[in-house]
Parts: sequence; structure tokens; C-alpha cells
Amino acid sequence: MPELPEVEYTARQLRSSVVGTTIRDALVFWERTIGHPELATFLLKVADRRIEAIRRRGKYLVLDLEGDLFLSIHRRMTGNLFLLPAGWEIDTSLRETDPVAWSTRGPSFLATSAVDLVEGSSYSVDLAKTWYCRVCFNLADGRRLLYTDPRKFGRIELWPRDCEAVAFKGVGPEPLSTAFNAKQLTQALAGRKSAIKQVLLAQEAVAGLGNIYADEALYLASIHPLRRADSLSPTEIELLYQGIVSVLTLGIEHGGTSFSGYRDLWGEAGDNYDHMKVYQQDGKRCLRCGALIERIVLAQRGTHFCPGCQKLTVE
DNA sequence: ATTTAGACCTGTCAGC
DNA sequence: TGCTGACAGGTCTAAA
Repeated sequence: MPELPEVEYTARQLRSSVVGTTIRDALVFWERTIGHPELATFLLKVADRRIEAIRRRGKYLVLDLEGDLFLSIHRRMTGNLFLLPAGWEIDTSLRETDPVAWSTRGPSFLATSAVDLVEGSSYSVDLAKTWYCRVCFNLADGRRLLYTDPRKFGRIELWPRDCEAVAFKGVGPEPLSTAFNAKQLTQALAGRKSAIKQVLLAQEAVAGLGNIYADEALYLASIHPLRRADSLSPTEIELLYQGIVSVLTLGIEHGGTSFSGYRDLWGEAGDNYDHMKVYQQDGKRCLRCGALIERIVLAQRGTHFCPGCQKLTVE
């Protein structure tokens, strides 16, 4: 679900709201969400740790904890993070009354009698939708950091700080870093025979692009998604580099792309879906040339492009 | 060595 | 109304 802009947006919100706070403990409602270390160790080690800093690495959200540890959170398709104010109780009664439903939905949330209901109702997290909570971090000040994930693909891991190479294996250069440029992209694409879109999705050449922003970046660069990665001209690579930086930067500025599931830390949807040029725009007219946007399947992923401005063959 | 299908999961929506 | 199939912001692994 979230690609680089959504992760970055959440990271910025977390940075201004939880740095300096202590994680009292964690509640895990779906064990497989914890990818490392095994659950008992994870619970033991994460408890009573101060959150020192928030970072992002590709699509990973990173919470640096005291004691040279870091939490990495990868939301995959449907993961979300919500910061719940103090004053809400976790209702786990479903665990006993309907174990099957509990397994898919997890706990629900109830306002305690002490909660100011006006404050509660103005909060953007739809508490009906915060079902599918998989992990809850109880903060020392009473707030809760909720990890929700209907499809259960996301993973949360806890690593020593010197294990970044393992934790982020295969994650390539950061596209919004000043160190990233067209020359670096050229080297990363050299010798890659696969379709350029597949290479972009693989994270190794450049980190953080997913299905939405890969399609959008290729459109901005006027490059057909099926072009062989090593066939791009220097001009095309320069355009692709600019396109990647552009779509990601705009995505962050618009608060991320929400077309169904993604919400920010406060439960708000982002606006970036209103700015899609090709992604899920098949059947509509290209804003540049007026051709009809097409959808194909590439590496089992829906792929959207303009056949008018993104040509497969040179004429 | 690469490509590709399958696995992991659940919800939603279109069509019959 | 139900049922079925396609599809969804991702990544890993086994088989071809």
C-alpha cells in the first residue's frame, strides 16, 4: 500500500508527535506481523524503550529506540499507523465470543467514561475502521500507536542498530537524497534486461517506488513501461530521474495517495489520488496528447500508460 | 541466471 | 439476494 510518499508523510507526523515518548509495552494480535525477533523476545526488548528518532528507509518506517535498537515497519499493501489519543480502551471481548472473527478483525476500541466525547468524535480515525488492529504500542503517556492491516502482509521488526544491512537488504539508493542523480540511475539500469517498470518496482535500482509512482514517473518521462531498462537513452534516464523525484515530492506534498485504505497518523486521507495522470485512469484521455490511457498487466501488476506519448518502439 | 507463478490475506465491486 | 471472479499502495520463494 504505502509507497515512499505515504511512509515519509507518516514519518514526519510521527517525528513531531512521539519522539521522546517511551513505549511502555506492545500488544500483538496477529503474531506473524512480528517478523523479527521471535515474539517473546520482541515483546521483552521493545518494552520501556524511549523513542529517540524517526527515519524512513525506502518504504520502511524506522523508529530508533534507546539502547541501540530500531523498529522497522513495512506496511506492504494495507498497513496503516494511527496515533490514538489517551482515553480509549481496547475491547478484546471478541476473542472469546467469536474466535474466527477475532482472528480477522482483531480488537475494537471503546471510549472510556473519562473521555471527552467531543474530542473523541472530532478525531479523524474512524474507530469502526480501526478494526484489523494487529499490533498496539502503548505509550507511557497513555496514547497508543496502532498498527492496522486487514490483509496481514505488513511486518514489524526489531533490530540492533548494527544490523541495518540485514534489515534493509536489497533496498537501493534513496531517490530524494542529494546523492541520487541521473548518473547513479544510469549505472543502476546498465545491463538490466527486464522491463523498466519491473526494475523500478524491484527496489534495488532505486528505493521507494511502488505501482502508483512507478506508472506516474514513467508517464512523466514519456517512457513505455515495457521498455528494456538497459535500452533507455541518456536523455530518457535524465527525464526518468526528474520524473521520479517529481512524483514522489508531489506525493508527499499532497499527503499521499488514498484511493481506499491509506490514511495518515490522524486518520486523514491524502489528496494525491486527485493528481493521477495515468494510474487507474484507463479509458480517460491523456492530458498531454488526448489518447486513451491503457491498462496492461506487467509482472502481475496492473500497469497504466498513455500509448500516445509512451511509445514502445522508436519510429 | 532470470522470469514467472504462487503464497501470504481480506475486502470490494462488477456481472450474472 | 447470492455466488464467482477479478483486482487491490508489496515482497518473498519455489518452480520452470
